Order: sequence, then C-alpha cells, then structure tokens
Amino acid sequence: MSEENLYTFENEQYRKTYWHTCSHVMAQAVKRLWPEVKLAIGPSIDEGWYYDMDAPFAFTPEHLEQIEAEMRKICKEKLKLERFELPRAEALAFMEEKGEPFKVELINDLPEDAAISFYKQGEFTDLCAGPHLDSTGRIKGNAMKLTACNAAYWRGDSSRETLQRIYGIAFPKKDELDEYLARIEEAKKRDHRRLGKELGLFMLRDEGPGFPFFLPKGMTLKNTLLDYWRQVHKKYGYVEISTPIMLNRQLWERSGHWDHYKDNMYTTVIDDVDFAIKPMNCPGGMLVYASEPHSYRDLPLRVGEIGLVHRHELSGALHGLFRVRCFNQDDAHVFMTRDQMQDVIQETVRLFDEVYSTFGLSYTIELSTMPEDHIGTVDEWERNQDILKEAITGMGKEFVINEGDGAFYGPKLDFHLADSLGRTWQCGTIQLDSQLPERFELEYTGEDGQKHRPVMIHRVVLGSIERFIGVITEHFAGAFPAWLAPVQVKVLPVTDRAADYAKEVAAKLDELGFRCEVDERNEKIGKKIREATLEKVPYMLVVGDRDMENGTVSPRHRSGEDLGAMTLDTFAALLEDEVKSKAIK
RNA sequence: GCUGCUGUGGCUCAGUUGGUAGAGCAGCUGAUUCGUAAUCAGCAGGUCGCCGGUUCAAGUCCGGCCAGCAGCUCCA
Repeated sequence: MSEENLYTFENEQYRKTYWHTCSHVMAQAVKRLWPEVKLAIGPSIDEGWYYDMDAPFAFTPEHLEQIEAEMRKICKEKLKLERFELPRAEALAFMEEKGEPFKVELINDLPEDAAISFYKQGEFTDLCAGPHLDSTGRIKGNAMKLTACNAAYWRGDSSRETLQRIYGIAFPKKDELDEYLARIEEAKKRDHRRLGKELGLFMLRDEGPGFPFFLPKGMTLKNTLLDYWRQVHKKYGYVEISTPIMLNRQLWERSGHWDHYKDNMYTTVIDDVDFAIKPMNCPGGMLVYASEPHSYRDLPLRVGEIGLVHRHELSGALHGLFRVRCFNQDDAHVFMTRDQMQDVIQETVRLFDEVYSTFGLSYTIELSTMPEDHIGTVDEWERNQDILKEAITGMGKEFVINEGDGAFYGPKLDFHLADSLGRTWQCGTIQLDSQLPERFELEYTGEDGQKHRPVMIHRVVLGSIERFIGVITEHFAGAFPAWLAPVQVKVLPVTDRAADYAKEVAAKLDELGFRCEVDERNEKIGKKIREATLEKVPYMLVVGDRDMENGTVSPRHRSGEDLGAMTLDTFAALLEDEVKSKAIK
C-alpha cells in the first residue's frame, strides 16, 4: 500500500484514529461549555465514535448543536495532540486533581506495570492509549455531526451509574456525511415495523406488549416460509414433532431451566402444581426421545419442531418482531453418537447455507464459549468447543469468539444476519449439548449391545420465525420474491367492462396455485397500478378491452417493467418458473 | 429494568403564550368507465394513551401509571 493510502478513510486504522480524535475534540468542547461534566470513556466504533459522560443535566439536541459549534472552533484552532506518560501515582493525582472520578477508576484498574499515557490538545488532556491525529486541524469541521445522545451504563454494568453517551460521525468531506445521513434515512424506510404496518403483515397492541399478532398477509408469508422449511428439512432427513407449551416444574428442574432461566419464564399453578410455559423446546424433545428405546442404527436422529416459546424479556428490550416475548423457534434436536458430532455439525451448516442463500442473506459466525452460569465440567466444555471449532474451520469458514456467551448447557455457533441499519441479529444457532442427555438419562443401544449415552445438538436456522420475517422484510424492503409474496398477482381491470374477465383470469391463476387478488374498484388504471406497486405485489395484470378481444393479459412487474400483452398460459408459465426457482427479483 | 424522548380519528401529521379539536390518505355515498404510479364532489369518523392534580377554563401546565421510540443491560 502506498504511503498516501494510509491517510484515507479506506484505511480502517486511519478512519478509527480520525474518529477517536473526534471523540477527544468532543470531550474538550463539552468541558469548555460545562466544566462540571465528568468524562468516562470515548472510543471509536464501527461507524463514528461516542463518549460517555456524567452530566448534572440531560443533553438535548440543542446542547448537541452547541457542542458541534464548539468542536468546529477547536478544529479551526489546529491544536497539536501531544502524547506523554506519567507514573501511576502521578497519573492518579493528575486525574484526581481534575476531578475525574471515572478516569481515576480506570487508572486504578490498569495493570501495575502498564505505561499510563495521556494525550494533550490545548487546555484539554485525556487519559488515552491512542493513537491520534497530530492536530485537531486535520478534522473537517463541517463534515461532522453528533447523531444521538442516549444512556449507557458505566462499564456496561447495569448495577452502576447511568451515563449519557453522545454519538458522533465524521468524514473527510461534507458530501460523504450527507451521503451517510441519507443512507440512514433510507434504511429507516425499510424498518420492518413500518413496513409490517404498511403491508398489513403483523401488529402489536398495548394489550399484549411483545406478543405479536399476525394479519392475513403476514400469516400467508409465515406459512409459506414454514412450507419451505419443512421441504428443506425433509430433504435433510428430519422428522417433525410438536410438544406441549406448558409442562410441570419438575421437568424444568430436571432440565436445569428452573435454576438457570426461571426469571425469564412465565409460570402458573394448576391443581396446586407449579407449571411453566416453555421458554425452549428441548425438555419436551427429551421426553419424546426417552419415550422409546433407540438403536445406534437410528442415529443421528433428527427431530424438528416449530415450537411456540414464551420468554419474559425486559420491557426495554422489546423491538418489533426482532425482540418479542413469544415466538416460534424452528427448533430441532439431533441425537447422535460422539463419533458423529463432526459430521452432524457440518451437515447442519450446509443446511444453513442452503437456507440463507435462498434468501440472498449473508452471515457471520460467532463461537460462544462457557458462561459463568453453566452446568457440566470445564473439561467437557472445552472438548465440545474444540469440536465446534474443528467442524467450522474444516469447512473453510471463519468465526469470531464470543467469550462466555454460550447457553448454560453448552457452547454454540451463532449465525448473525444483518438488518437494514447494519445491526446484526442472531438467527441461526447450533448448540452442542452433552448435559441434557445426561440429566434425562438418554440412551441408545450400541453395536456392542451395551447402553450408551448419546450427545445432541439444539439448532435453529431461522431462529425465531418472527425475527426472521422481520429480517427478510428489511432485507427485501418489503418487496418479497414472488415465491414468498403474500399476494403474487393483482389483476387490474381497466374499466368495469373487464371486471368479469379479470375475475376469470384470477380464478384460473388461483386454480394453478398462485396467490391472486382482483382490484375491482371503480378507479383509474393509474391509481390501481400505483397502489399495487406500493403494496409491492410482484405482478400486476392489466386487463382491458384489447385483452378481452385477444384473450391476453398485460403483465407489469412492480419494478415498473411492462412485459407487454401475452396469453395467460404464457404468464402463468413465467411465474411458475420464478416461484419454483425462488428467484429474487 | 435503566436514561432520555414521544403518545391527537384506521394511517400520516397540524394544533400559536391554557379558552372545550383541524388536514391529507383510507372508509361510505354519488358522479365518472378513463390502458400502465393518485378523477371529482359530498358524508361520516376523535371522552386528544389512562388516572389524578393545578385553574373560572387543559390536547396544551404538574404528578403517577401504561405503551412506543433511541440507546444501555439482556437475548432467538
């Protein structure tokens, strides 16, 4: 790479350095305006930076504008950033004197032998490891914006102080900032909560916060998705079961959920016995497995379940279909011998690949390791973590480690899909579990005639059907591929004269298995087209006098493309191809 | 759950320094029958999230609760 390129935004390191310096400029501006504000931490992030602070008042958008103005001044002042180090005692004294309790705490937590570095720009000095730009003059003042102010816990700990976090973004040129802001605006238009309402997919009501209602169109989408899911799983050798939504406390104690997950479970009492509504499907699946003897010849045994689970999530965590309190998991448990683990995991990843690519979705994989609250031995955990690692690297795939984020019963591979704003949502997961088979004393008879304990994976591809619908709604901006679209064809008669013909056309398409509607309203064709387009129906069939005379239909794609007059058979064949191939267009 | 903000007819929003509510779209009725992104007219629709307080008077001010939004924490 040439030297020049090191100083462009293409270079991630430079970009982050730039934003990190912005965060210092922001902190300096805040301290100039309100010296009483206490500073916590201010790193660069994937898009921009933030700084956490403790202020005796709440920052408003007006405050942010004031800060921005002061930041521009600081940029114009072209202050040099100078690094220096202090011995621990002096560093502490320095920050104590400045009245920065958070900085003092940070220094106290640094390792004994750590070099404690500071960056100074004009009158402002911050504890910081760096690196930084050499001057505040490098920052383009008019291509910088403070985007939000929100709450954040000091050190990410919900039992500690709530600080105010100010977010900012900056670019080398004003155009790029405008482009970035326009992209954010555009992404908001894809928000599944907005589209879900506009397209009549689902709704949420005060009467059931976090409990979504599916409307007719959303239900069609959901059912189509499940039809596809069943088809794929059949191909991969799965059988399907359904287990009860509510089971007694004893079962949840046995599975470990009562001890480890009770706060998230809805419970009730029936005939003086405690019951819990299932937050997960596994215990029911265990009972099904244990209900009959198994041979090694049956393994791996792949058992799927579209299971409705309920979890009491914190009210503040709810978010459209992305985070709800009741949802359907496309769950499955695969029971196997130890020797089969590698193969089963890889086969599962192949299934995931097939499903995600059908939707044109990309993903990143995280390996989540042993959490503090866990069951099973450290040894067992490490062994299982290694198996997951080997399986995934054996397929030439990359992953990042998510330390301590495993399920309480085992490590897992998490598949994260991105939404329209670049936030990622965990959808698929493969969880390796040798604990539950133990707790439920699952067995199979081996080749040797002896009883053995199987191991199992818990896995979901779509994750939550609800969340997945949210993700694809944003991914497709509501314009679902023809195979998924709740309404695939809308027949639009030009005048009342063509209404009967339109109904005939629709009836034929319906008979062929397509989802079809007729817009019989006494409106002009332009309006019908406009509204069908806004509804994102893949195909509109315009039918008028000419079509009646010639026995044709005139299809128009929602993209605006006019396909010209053709026979209904021709159109039906086209659509059938598109649906069968699950084409994305 | 925490911090901040928001809550007006089905939807999107307007309502000035407190004086008992408006628009567009959707809906209904009528006219219009018009070939590729909005035809015209009329009608109807709201205890301004809920509860309480201040006031002669509250959608507008204050308090509590509920829900939503942004983020944090948590998570599929």
